Amino acid sequence: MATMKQVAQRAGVSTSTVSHVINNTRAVSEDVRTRVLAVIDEMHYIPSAVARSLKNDKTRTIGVSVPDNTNPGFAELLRGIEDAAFEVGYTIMLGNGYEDPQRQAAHLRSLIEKRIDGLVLVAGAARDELAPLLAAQRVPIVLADHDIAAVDTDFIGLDHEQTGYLATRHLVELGHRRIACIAGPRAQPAGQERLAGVRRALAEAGLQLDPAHLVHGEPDCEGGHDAARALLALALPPTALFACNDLMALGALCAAQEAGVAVPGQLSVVGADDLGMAAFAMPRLTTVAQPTYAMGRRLTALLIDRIGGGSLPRHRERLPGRLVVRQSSGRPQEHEVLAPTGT
Amino acid sequence: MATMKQVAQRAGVSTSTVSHVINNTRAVSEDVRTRVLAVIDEMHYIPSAVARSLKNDKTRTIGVSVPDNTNPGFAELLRGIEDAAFEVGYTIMLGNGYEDPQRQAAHLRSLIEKRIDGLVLVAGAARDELAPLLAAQRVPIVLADHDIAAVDTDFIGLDHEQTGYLATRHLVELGHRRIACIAGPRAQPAGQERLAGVRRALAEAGLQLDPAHLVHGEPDCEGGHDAARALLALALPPTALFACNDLMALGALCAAQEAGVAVPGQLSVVGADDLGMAAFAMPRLTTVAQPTYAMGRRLTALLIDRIGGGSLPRHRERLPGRLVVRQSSGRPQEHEVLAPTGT
DNA sequence: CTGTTAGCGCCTTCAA
DNA sequence: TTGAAGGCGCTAACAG
Repeated sequence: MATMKQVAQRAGVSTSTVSHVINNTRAVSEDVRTRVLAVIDEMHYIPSAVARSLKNDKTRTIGVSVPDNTNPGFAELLRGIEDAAFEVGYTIMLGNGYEDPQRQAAHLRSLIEKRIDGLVLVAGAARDELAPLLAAQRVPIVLADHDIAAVDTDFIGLDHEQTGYLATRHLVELGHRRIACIAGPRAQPAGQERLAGVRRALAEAGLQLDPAHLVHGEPDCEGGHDAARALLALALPPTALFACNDLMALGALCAAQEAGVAVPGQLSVVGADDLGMAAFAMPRLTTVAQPTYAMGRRLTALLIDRIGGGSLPRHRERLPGRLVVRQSSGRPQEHEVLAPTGT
Repeated sequence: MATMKQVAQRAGVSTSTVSHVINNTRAVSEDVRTRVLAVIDEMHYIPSAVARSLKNDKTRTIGVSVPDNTNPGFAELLRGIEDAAFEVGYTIMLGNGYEDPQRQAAHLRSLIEKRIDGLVLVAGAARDELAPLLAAQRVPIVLADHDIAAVDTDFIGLDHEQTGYLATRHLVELGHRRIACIAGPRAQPAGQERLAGVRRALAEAGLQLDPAHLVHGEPDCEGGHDAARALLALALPPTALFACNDLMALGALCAAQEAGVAVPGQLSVVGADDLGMAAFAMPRLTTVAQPTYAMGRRLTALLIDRIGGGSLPRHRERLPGRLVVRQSSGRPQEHEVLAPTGT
């Protein structure tokens, strides 16, 4: 790979002149400039960011650590981060943590060795173990969606509590009273928060969550499927259910169909996330859309500001979800039969 | 951030000694070693990979360029790459190209500036524009899934032709004769290859693809939905269809249901990819699973070998898909009625 | 307008 | 078993 020195020699100038034409950092005669540019072109010279970084102490690279880039939510987040970073000339280093503190720590360590300018961290369930490692560094960090109490950094997350609330209130307003919740793994904080929202909406209606109506499962189709099957097998099954994410909701839809339970006739189903395919489920899924992509962009903007030395007060924000009513939710059948309201 | 020099001073040794204890690269007395280690620990010293890279001319970083990390297929691929890279101590720099030659080129350029040791490139449709840029560099490259004729590099892809063939042969064997194909955008080479497989299977059965039975669309649920709707509105609609990916197949399932067409009774549907949710579609989707994750791993292994100077002959390979028969495909109804075969 | 020079943090001969 | 010193490719004073 050609170096600046070689370019300088070939063009008959000093390296500093080459450097200056590249960076437009001081006046260079038109004559020299074109000559240098020509040599750069003919030698296919591309400056070394690593040498530059050593000099400047800046890499224009940010690290991104997510639990699993394959999860649609994290994928969207990642895309938002990458887009925003690209626009300001930053590159992204990605690592999957798989909720494994060991792996996350190892990844983090190598990011720090590589001197990333900043880090977007989705800590997942393994957050507390990471705190000490993080605290010891002075790399700007923004936390995405999972707060870490022990570390004093900026944070932007989704408003999971409100998401659970919106979904449940929708069901309550439809007239449901036996509302179940399919939650993700107990260890996932987001799930707990959504659950809190469910309880709040229920409480407002003078209801409460029947323990038999709360089922935990893996946050994928299969988890949702199995949970819904269990729920539908109850002596007094729910007339509606909120699944903590769309994948689980899709699984629930499948289980309902298998059990011969009509949706939304006998069972209303609401998900969360609004994946692209939610609109093409059968029936089309009512869900609470999450601004995941936007979150990625904001996180990045915030991080870049921090990197630039912006010293705003510590930022903490939760972005609201938005209820998208489609066809998987409706009025409870028995309710209509027993007491046909209005209309 | 602490430097090696500071550590050396504090420990009362030379920087070369510190370097050697860190890298285990020559004998150091036990006394000195523990002292140095203690200082490293207390100063939270973490060596700078950028300085090291400048010296070695190696970054232990590989670039990954995909069209869109949000697409489930690329997400799986990316995960495979990241896993394999992590295991051998490499970090990944990710960029989305969005099938935009400009953006891909810009991204590539910054990866080269950052002196990645190698590149995994999913060129997408914009492949030809990239060839010159690539050819001028001597960075090891492995091409994933999209070959670039003009560049002489290793290549590992999916066997799209065989995928289309397997899906279609399955339908033919079931007794279908009016088989339609929902293809992705014309510009996508993978789609063309799958189509070729469809034609081969049809030809073997003495059939051919009715032009009216070939519909192109965006490779997502909506594209599949709209395409299927058009197909079902035909005077003589197909009895089976192969959608070039699961998302499109899911959309097709939705369209069929809306049109009151029973699956698989009146219409068999086969997809490709085997996304997690394919098994929970209604009916559960027959599809051709793709070894995408494995592809990512192999690509990475190959790349690392190239980086290490391995000079095997140019590698070219297409990984086969695997037909997964579930419930969305069955014998054609009319066929059974007109000429109930055997059984 | 242009060149010389001194590092950035690390590794690695070469000496001791 | 340890240290001194040069250099990786680039930038940024400082001189001219």
